[in-house]
Amino acid sequence: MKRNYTSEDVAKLAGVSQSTVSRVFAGTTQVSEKKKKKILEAATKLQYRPNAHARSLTTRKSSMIGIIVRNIRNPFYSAVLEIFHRRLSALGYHLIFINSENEKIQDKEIGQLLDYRIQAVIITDALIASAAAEKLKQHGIAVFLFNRYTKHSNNTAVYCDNYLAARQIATYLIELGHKSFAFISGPHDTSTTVDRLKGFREVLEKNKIKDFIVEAGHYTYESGYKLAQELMLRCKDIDCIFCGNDIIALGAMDAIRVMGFKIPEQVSVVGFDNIDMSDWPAYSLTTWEQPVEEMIEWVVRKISGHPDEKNNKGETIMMKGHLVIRNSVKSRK
Amino acid sequence: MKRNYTSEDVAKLAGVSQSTVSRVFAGTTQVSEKKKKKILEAATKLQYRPNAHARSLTTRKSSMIGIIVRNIRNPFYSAVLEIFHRRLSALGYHLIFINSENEKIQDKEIGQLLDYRIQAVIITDALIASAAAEKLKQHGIAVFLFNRYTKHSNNTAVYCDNYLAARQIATYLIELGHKSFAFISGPHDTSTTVDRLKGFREVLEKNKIKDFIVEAGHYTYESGYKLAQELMLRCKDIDCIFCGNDIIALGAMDAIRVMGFKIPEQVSVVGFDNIDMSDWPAYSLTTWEQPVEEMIEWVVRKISGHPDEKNNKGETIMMKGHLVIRNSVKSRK
DNA sequence: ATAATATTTGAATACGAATTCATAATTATA
DNA sequence: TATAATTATGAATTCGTATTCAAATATTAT
Repeated sequence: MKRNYTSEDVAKLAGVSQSTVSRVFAGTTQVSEKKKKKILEAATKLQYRPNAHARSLTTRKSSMIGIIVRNIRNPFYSAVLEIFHRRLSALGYHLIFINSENEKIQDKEIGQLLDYRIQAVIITDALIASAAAEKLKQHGIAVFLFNRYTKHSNNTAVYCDNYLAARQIATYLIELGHKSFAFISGPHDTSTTVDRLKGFREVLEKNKIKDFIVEAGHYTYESGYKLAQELMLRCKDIDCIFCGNDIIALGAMDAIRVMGFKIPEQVSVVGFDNIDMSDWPAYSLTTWEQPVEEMIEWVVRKISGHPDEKNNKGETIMMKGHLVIRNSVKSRK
Repeated sequence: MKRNYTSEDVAKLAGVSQSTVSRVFAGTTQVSEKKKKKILEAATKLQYRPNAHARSLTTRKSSMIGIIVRNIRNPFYSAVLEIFHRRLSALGYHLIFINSENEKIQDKEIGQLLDYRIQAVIITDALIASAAAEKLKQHGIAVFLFNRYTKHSNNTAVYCDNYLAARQIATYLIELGHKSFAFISGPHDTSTTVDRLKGFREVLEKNKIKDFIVEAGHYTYESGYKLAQELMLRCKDIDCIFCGNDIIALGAMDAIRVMGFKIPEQVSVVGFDNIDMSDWPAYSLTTWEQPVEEMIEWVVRKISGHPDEKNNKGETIMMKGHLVIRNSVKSRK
């Protein structure tokens, strides 16, 4: 392989010392214009690029950021990944991507992230959050929980106010005259599910509505499809379903339609996330939009502003979002 | 920050030399069982993990692999990324993710990939392929084009036989008695588009069919929607549309239905890729399935088998795939 | 038991850039 | 113009692991 040139080579060609070359590329100290120009010329000629490993070795940090995504096949997270990449790469960071489906791989990979002395890790996976966060923080890596939080620990987290959102959705459905409610959720042990359920249930109870069924599954299309199917078979009088997220909702809608029910005429469906597909005419799903851009913006600012873990004191930020009304809900009055 | 322990620390605690510790973790040379055990104990006690940068610095390579995805919001590529990650992380590699929307960022980021002396780059982006591949290869980084190839150069590439696929799709549509054809494609300057168009057109010509309209756009839902809309307005006698990929097809289907046409009764639609959504009952899209798992498998084997660029001689592999028949096409006989 | 061979081990060095510290060159001040 | 205060520069060292080379130890053959 064509050997890569080093700062030493550039120094020789430019007639300066290695230190000076380093200074030009690190941009830490002033270098006279004259030498700077010579150095840059020499560097261009040799196609020199600083070795990132050597740099990270001395500086004890890298410009890498880990991003752990629960399920990249969920369009919500594809979008999140896309935005994070756009923002962070513009700032010179590199994303190490980890899709976490299976806990075993996770653990190993988190260890490997440590090996790279990465600067921060963004975690969008509820199941992995606490344990991993602890381990990473022990090693001085800043951890950001995205779209989830952990109660007991002092993690830095940004998430949407799921409780409030669920309350507003419930209120909306009640106001439109719905009588028989169902909630098809994700795993029951995640903060998102818990909060959404809590908010929804509270409003129902306050309105003395007993007719409420909860089905927990996964945040996937298949899960939504299957649970909706079972639900509609068992309880034919259901007139509205709140789904844990959009991809569940799409699955539910398809199942319901396949069974011959009309949406929204017979059953109203509400999702959560406002992924691209919920706007497709085939679904036109009423859903809750998370302020994704702002949530990401907040994380990015934290990362770039406070590179080290010292400032990672466990700030938790909650954002609101809003209801996007489309055509999957119909007034029952 | 709690300083990270080094092999030196482990050596001291275990009463051996740093070299021996290194040998245990690098796994290059034999170390006596006795010392090995002591070292591992000491390492566990200190929570020692080898510094990946130091390692990469001496070995002159890293276990990082870049993956450049054209548009991660396209579910086809989410799936591809997911599979690549599953395979490669199991082999101890790390994925640096790059979403390429905008050419400027690309160039800069490719440069940065060089800084990490990454082992290989997987490129799924047609627009970036040639230039980037050249630059990367110059620096001794193995390049793998996925789902595309470049004519003139000797790049290693794996892709689906688009030409053959398009021929079979055309044949299938003709056999079912379709008379008026349209092709809604992606950008006209990508190998995928060119090959699919060529195959499709050839079969039509062979069958003396002149009634053929081509609309080029992007590989997005929006583009499919818009072009289908225009198409149906202009040529109301179209009875089948071949779409450049599934996400275009979904957009096209929605547009067509919104305009009041029935699929497949009035218009047949065929996609390409067989993404998850094409199986959703709302679409039930007949499409061409690329042998994604095998394509990825091939790349992974190349990467893990031949770590350096010497063996990157520009092998191009074409795989077949097959038609998945669903309900978006109807016989016109 | 001894010689011959094979296996482990440690000391020293390399990898490539950043940084400290001391010196040289420049600029500002009197 | 001489001196003080800055600024730019280079030599030497450091980061943490891998590896070479030579010495030490263990193993096998005789």
